[in-house]
Amino acid sequence: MDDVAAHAGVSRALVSLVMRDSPRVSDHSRKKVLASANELGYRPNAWARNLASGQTNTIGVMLNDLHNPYFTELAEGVAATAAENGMEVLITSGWQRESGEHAAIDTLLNLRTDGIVIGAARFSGEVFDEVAQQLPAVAVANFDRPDSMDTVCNDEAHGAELVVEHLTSLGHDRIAHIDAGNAPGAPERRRGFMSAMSDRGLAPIVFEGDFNEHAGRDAAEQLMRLKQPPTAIFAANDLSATGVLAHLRSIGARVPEDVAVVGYDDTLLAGLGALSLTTVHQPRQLFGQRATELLIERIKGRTAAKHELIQPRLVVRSSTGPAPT
Amino acid sequence: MDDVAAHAGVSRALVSLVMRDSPRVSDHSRKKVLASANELGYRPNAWARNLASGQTNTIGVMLNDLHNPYFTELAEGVAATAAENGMEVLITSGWQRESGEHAAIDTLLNLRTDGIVIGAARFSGEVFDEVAQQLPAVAVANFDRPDSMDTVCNDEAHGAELVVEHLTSLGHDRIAHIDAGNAPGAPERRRGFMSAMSDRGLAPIVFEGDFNEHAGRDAAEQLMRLKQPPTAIFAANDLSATGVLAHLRSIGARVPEDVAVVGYDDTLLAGLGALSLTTVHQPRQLFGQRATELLIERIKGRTAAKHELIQPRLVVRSSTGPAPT
DNA sequence: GAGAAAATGTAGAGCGCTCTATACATGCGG
DNA sequence: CCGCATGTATAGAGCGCTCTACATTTTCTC
Repeated sequence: MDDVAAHAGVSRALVSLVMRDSPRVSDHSRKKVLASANELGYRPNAWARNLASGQTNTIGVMLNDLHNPYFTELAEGVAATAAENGMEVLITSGWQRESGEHAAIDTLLNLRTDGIVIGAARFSGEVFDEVAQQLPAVAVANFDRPDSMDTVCNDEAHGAELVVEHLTSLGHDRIAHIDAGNAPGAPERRRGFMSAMSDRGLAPIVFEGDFNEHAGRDAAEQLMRLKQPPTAIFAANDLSATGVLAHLRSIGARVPEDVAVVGYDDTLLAGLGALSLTTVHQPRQLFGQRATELLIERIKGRTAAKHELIQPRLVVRSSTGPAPT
Repeated sequence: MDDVAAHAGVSRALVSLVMRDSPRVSDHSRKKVLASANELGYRPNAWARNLASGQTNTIGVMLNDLHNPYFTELAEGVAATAAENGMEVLITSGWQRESGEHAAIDTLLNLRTDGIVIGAARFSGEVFDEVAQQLPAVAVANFDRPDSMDTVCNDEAHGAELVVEHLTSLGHDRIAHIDAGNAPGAPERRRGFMSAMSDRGLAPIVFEGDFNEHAGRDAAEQLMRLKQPPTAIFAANDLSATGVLAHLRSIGARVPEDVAVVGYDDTLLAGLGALSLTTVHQPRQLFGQRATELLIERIKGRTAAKHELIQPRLVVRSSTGPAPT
């Protein structure tokens, strides 16, 4: 910066103003400085800048798992909203391990970004409290609902209810749900399913499963061996639904004529022509957007925690149809 | 840091040594300092640390598209190797837009990370040169092969040859390739296909397509309308192959009895039981690992550029079988 | 037990910026 | 021509660390 100042024949402070786009600089000087900076290949040092200014103009995003489109779309929403507000985004990932998550959060805390968005972390409420104490933070899709920070959640239970509503309106009454144990979001989906079923006077059939294809296939196999197999299967997510489809196909059952199948998440899979899965869409980018907006409110000074619940929407494709008579 | 030093009754320099895990500190002092730091909730400021030390111990990763598993697995490889070497990783993304890529690279350059891994960027060779001039950098899966920086590439042509080899060994001789124009990697796959075919005295049938499902479906439709439809279709990637499968299914053609189908990339899709696609596997994590290793060599002082070509491998599943007689 | 070597601790000068306070022009009304 | 507001530029004190050089203490060797 000193070199640029010398080259342009001005003070270092002026160069600083130009680099920060201050309006307090005359056009003449601005051009001169910019030309010198360009000629010398000068680029401000972010570390020094943030150290001196005490703020980073950056939002940190910690994602549990970069392979999961849920998180990457979330990050995309954050990036878009951050860009609108002139902020930058830095991403770290825990790579599905809890120790990795701790390291990723530590990196962000040491960086003292202006705020942190946490994507479905595995760690306990205490860690959330600790993070919230140090920096403004928002947790997305975390159902422990730490009170210490803002949260943005999907209304999983409502999504499950939409599925039941759709299937019953098609005449189905033997509807089975393959769940995913205590994986994030799964308990809420299960509860939503069970209460929606009992509300309609139907017996909820629930089978244990997981968020993967294999679990879907196994559960489907057991379900179809029942004396009275279900006419509709609501899988834990799209991936598990593809397992269901694979099994049904292998035993020659037609979808949706013999059995209707519903997934959850509306991932790329569900949209494929070869699968064409009815599923529940979550506005994942919107999660990122709202999270960032909440974060910016916090950065600007809000102190009371806010908790937001976002409504999912049913996407009907060709894996569901009228119940067999 | 001053507070911690005062609280522990030592100098600031000693606290610094402890925070950096220096061996030059007695056990006694170390414990005392750590206890004070913990009690006061002290956490070193990364900006100040990196500014003072002139190094960041961090590798920056710029990914064109976080939604593409190719890039996230690449990043995972980088993260694992970086962790082994005690370095941290910060990710930025261009969100599929060229302007986004520039911003993402700028963020990293301003951060002056110790090195940068660039995941399949869209921008021109000049930009690479500029980046390489400022920081040690490695480009992955970029086929313009900037000479100014190290590169790690997949041997796309060889992958295509593996496919042709596999299909001809099954007796196929009317093999069609659906390409993806000039999208990254596509020209090499096309060339590999064409030369492998002519090497075997077979006429290469190439149809224009893209890296998506729709293109696969369209091309398959045209191919199956030919007077002599191909007995095997080699799609541009897995996604485009699912389009082919969807079309074949819709016209009642059996896979693999009537038509064999091959994808490329070995994504999650290919492994699904409902699709079970023969495809070409790329060791994406290995790309990240090699890239990081090259980067660390550079950081340690190597100056000559290295270019590495990584060999793919065929994964045979049930979408291919003997040619119809 | 003296002297050297090793182990441990400290002072203080930066790292490359930002930001407050202040200086210096210029234009204006009276 | 003075005083005042407005528009620009600058000086210089940090920001929170690291790192070199040096001071002090302990341990070792003969």
